[in-house]
Amino acid sequence: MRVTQQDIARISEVSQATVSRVLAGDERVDGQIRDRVLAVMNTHNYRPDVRARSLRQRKTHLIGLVIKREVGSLQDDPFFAMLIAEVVDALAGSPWHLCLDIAADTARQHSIYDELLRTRRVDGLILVESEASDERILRLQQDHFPFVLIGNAAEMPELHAIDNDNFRTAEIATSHLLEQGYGRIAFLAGPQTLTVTRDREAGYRNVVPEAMVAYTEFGAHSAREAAAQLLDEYQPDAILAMDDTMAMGVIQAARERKLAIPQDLGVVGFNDTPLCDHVEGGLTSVNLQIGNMVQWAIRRLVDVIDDTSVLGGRQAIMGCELMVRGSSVRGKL
Amino acid sequence: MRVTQQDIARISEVSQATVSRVLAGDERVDGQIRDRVLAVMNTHNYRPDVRARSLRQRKTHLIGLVIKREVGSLQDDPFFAMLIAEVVDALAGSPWHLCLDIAADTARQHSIYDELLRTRRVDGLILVESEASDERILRLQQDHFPFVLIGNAAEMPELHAIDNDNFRTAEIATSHLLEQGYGRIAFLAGPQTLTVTRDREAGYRNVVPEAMVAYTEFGAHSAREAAAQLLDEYQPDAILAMDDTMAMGVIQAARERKLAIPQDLGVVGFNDTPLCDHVEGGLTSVNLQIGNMVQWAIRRLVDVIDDTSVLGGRQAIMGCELMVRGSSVRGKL
DNA sequence: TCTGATTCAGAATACGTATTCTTAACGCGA
DNA sequence: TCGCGTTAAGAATACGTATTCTGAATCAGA
Repeated sequence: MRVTQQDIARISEVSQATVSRVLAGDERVDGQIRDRVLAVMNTHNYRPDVRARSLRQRKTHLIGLVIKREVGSLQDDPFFAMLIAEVVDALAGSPWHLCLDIAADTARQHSIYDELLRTRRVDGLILVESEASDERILRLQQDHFPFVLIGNAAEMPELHAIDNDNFRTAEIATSHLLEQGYGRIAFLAGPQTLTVTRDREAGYRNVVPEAMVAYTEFGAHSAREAAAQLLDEYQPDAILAMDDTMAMGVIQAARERKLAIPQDLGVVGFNDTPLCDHVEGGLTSVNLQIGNMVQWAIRRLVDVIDDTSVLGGRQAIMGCELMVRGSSVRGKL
Repeated sequence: MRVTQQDIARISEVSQATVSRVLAGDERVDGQIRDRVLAVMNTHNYRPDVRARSLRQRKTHLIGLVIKREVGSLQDDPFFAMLIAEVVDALAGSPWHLCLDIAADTARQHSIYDELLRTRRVDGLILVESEASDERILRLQQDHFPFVLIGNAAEMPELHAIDNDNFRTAEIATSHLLEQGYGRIAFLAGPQTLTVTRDREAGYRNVVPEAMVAYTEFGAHSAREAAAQLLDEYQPDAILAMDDTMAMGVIQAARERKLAIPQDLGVVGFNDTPLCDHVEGGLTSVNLQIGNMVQWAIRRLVDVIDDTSVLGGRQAIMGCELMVRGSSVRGKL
């Protein structure tokens, strides 16, 4: 049978209220009594019931992470594993826990919204890859539900959000390829509807002499097909891919065509995932400092949950670092 | 402000108890009243508060998934992403949600135990890669806390557990290499303390003419070093690795030595992760049907939570499938 | 010594729900 | 018509905690 504050109180010969105060570290409780209660708690191995606490404090200490992708893509793209790992890491040792949900289809997204928020299962939400136009965001806003975006929200400055400067990162990656002597650089973009895609494309176009762009879905498979088309149509000597997984697709397409990397084709990805090490010579990739972004997001989210008054700016831009590896360097590394 | 059953009751001019009954689909409530209450619920967008419900029902509808690894390894090994994805998938549409924790160090593991179980944050637990000797399992048992193991528990038949026949899977993989004409097959094993390692090693030894074994930590990096040693010491013509990530390490080591795959060295991994597609020609790997295992585990866990009486056997053995790809086939595929 | 402020712990209450207990109404057989 | 079983809804309670309210005791100041 479970031991409650009531039990501790009875044994310690104090009231339940006092036990609660001791637990909270209330200064006003007499030292001797505190010690006695603490001792009893210890010997009886008492732990507060988080369900009761949640109800009373109106706080579950759960943070929801909702990933808007096919469940299967979690395995394909280590980016999401990185993301989850960083969240778990940032939450470790804190009183907060992670509630995870993944779904791409709208219906399921809505039911997640219902389940997680309306029923007050979680205290706040971290949203990834959401577009500002997303209807869910409006609902969250009008419900005054605490949430933080990882991703662009420049057009909605009232939201809490952190992102990279996608224009800049694309510029940096493209410039690097130019400096390495690649002249015909193509951009293998993600879905055209996404802000990330458009921002990166703009950065790319700003640097490149002649633009060659293909839009496609995320994932290695569709990237491979799109890359094949790019290669056949434009004969580029380098491809900048939207992420490492898509870069792997590019490499597969190059392999089919007997194109050597980096001699015949330079390749650069995004996210700096462990995939980079599985490419011979290494895959050059833009490290977006997802760890720092997650830490910022969680710190901010917890602040918002604890107190709706906001300290500091609502949005932040994270720096990035180009990790140069073999796939984009023709000479000696 | 949040709308409660009390509010619905007042507006519908019934008692709160009746509202609760309507919500539960209680047959005894009058059809007319039910319709009225449901209508009010609808217009006022009522959703039950999961915190109150948790307290009252003594059930949070949260399932904990505890992964015993360094947080960082989540990104390196897609196996865990697969695992998580399968859990999320299996839980989708059900009233259950996932609470995720990852930690390798013992102290943190214990604090997770405290946080998740003792405070009753989750209703049950899925444990992965736990050894039967694990002290936590004993504590879970004596607390009668619902949990299911994904992994071997043959020596503790009173536990709920599902696993592959690791002896058999290793036999199958090794036999395949033999059939492909590889004569000197080495086994790149995981930590020697683990049952998985020992079982697979036994299966391997049972088939191979001459055993060559190296033990090492999980992960591509340590696998690469261990593989290098194996190659230098024994000159094997094939290596069976404990998982795909380690197989990637093997491939890196082979690359350094200019060994062609599969001509000079055959490679087989476990788990059939997406990594297999990132190897030129593909990496042969044993598909352990992790999805089926997860589904079994969750079904069983929910059964145990809902009713401690058990239906059917407590343990199950899942089949496997060898996915033959280029890395282990010298001729035409 | 008496009054009023202060301190500290117990009593009481609320959080929102599910369920048991209670009661009122109704139907039916005698 | 009376009595009893049955039904259906309201009243009351409990889940375990945090906190407000209350009251007793102590202390300071006059």
